[in-house]
Amino acid sequence: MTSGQNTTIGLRARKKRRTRDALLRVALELFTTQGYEQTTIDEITDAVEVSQRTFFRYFASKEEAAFAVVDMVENKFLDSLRARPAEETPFEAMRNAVESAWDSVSEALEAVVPVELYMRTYLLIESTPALVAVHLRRTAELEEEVAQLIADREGLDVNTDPRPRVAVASFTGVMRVTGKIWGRGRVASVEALQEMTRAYLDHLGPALAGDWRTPVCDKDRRPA
Amino acid sequence: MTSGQNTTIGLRARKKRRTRDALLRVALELFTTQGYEQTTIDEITDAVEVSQRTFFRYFASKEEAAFAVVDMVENKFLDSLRARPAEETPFEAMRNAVESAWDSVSEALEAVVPVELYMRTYLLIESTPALVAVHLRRTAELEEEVAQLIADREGLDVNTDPRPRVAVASFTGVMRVTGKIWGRGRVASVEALQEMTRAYLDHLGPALAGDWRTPVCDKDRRPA
DNA sequence: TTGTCAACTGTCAGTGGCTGACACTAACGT
DNA sequence: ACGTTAGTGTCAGCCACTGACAGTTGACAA
Repeated sequence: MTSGQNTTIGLRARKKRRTRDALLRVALELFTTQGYEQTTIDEITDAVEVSQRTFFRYFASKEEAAFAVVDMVENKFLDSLRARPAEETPFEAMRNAVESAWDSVSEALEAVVPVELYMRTYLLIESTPALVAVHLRRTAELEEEVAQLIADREGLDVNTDPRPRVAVASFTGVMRVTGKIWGRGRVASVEALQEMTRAYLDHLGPALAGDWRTPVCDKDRRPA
Repeated sequence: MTSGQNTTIGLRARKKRRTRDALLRVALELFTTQGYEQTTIDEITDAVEVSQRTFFRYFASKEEAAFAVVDMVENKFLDSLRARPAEETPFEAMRNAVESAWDSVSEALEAVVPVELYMRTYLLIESTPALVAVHLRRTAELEEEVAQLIADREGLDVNTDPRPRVAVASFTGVMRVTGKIWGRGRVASVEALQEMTRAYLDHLGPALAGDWRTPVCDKDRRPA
């Protein structure tokens, strides 16, 4: 009765969560202030007062720590996408998934890391060659997963029908460009990014909004 | 008079070339047979009988060795592209650059590394996560460079006119997909790759072949 | 030819990311 | 209250990579 909901989750698990969060916060803080490569694992673990070994029990690598929040956001997006009703077109589904992910993400995020730190981390990734490489690979993997999801929704096969991959590629392409421009700009706020994303996606809409339940390849094309 | 054309290039330079080539050949051979991560620098340098330090004097990193041949091919392509006459359309120029690069590359390549080893290396890169990441980043950088080149040819600005980047992206996209499919296929010969590339690029042609000297976006484009 | 200079290489010592093994402590279930 | 087990620290070590210094060997001029 000394604690609120602490009994639902054990003390052990709570401690774990605390050290992980601390490691993550300190890591991102150091990365974004002194640079990724300039920061050693020892600096991080010294600040949190745990052993280096503990760091690697939570994060498989230094990189993984840098991408931990990004990973979280991406998973929220995937969850949202899976939850979209089947009536929505692929584009609507992806777009709405982004919208609804924004909300659930920002609160789940804030519990671990201030949003502002997440923003700085994103900028760090885009400006650190080693991290750019990893980011591109991760994006490619995410695209593949999303394409598969979209294809399933529409009852298509990713390997025979090019439309899922193409749609996803252009969608994430827009997202990526948005992030880049936002990074270059002055206003690094969440709202600015949200608004910018909406505006850019609006341009993409019409091109992808058609109905997909009818074939389109080669000869069996209709005069849509 | 004991040597043919050895006097044109000093003994020193020749030795350098030899050790570099040896390091590269052994490195790629080991990478492709036992895997990239399973191969240590010591294994390579032991086989060539030089110190580990020497390896890092020739290659800034282990990765750089893995991409040395790819780098060479890309540079040949860029050279070919720069040499294309101004009359050619962007697409023609890129396509012809690829064609003419094939020849100059294969002979320059063979002097250092057997073509077959290059092929295996490419497959290795595509199947090693750490190298995939680097490859994607390198490709992005190459695309940027090519887009800049194309824009210059056409007297455009990459930042205001989206067409150069779009064209390059689709072009390299086709090239990339071709490489992937070729990698999955049975026939891993150069000819197969060449032919496949031609066939795929043929599909892309019409969409990009238009004249670019006339404006198409916004209003403030100049007619020259 | 010889001697000086510069380039190339090896050795050594050290840093930082990362891992396996083992022992210890503390939360957990009974 | 007590055995179990998850989480942690310590230690020893591998591997990629770097700086500093010294030795060797082509290059080039006197």
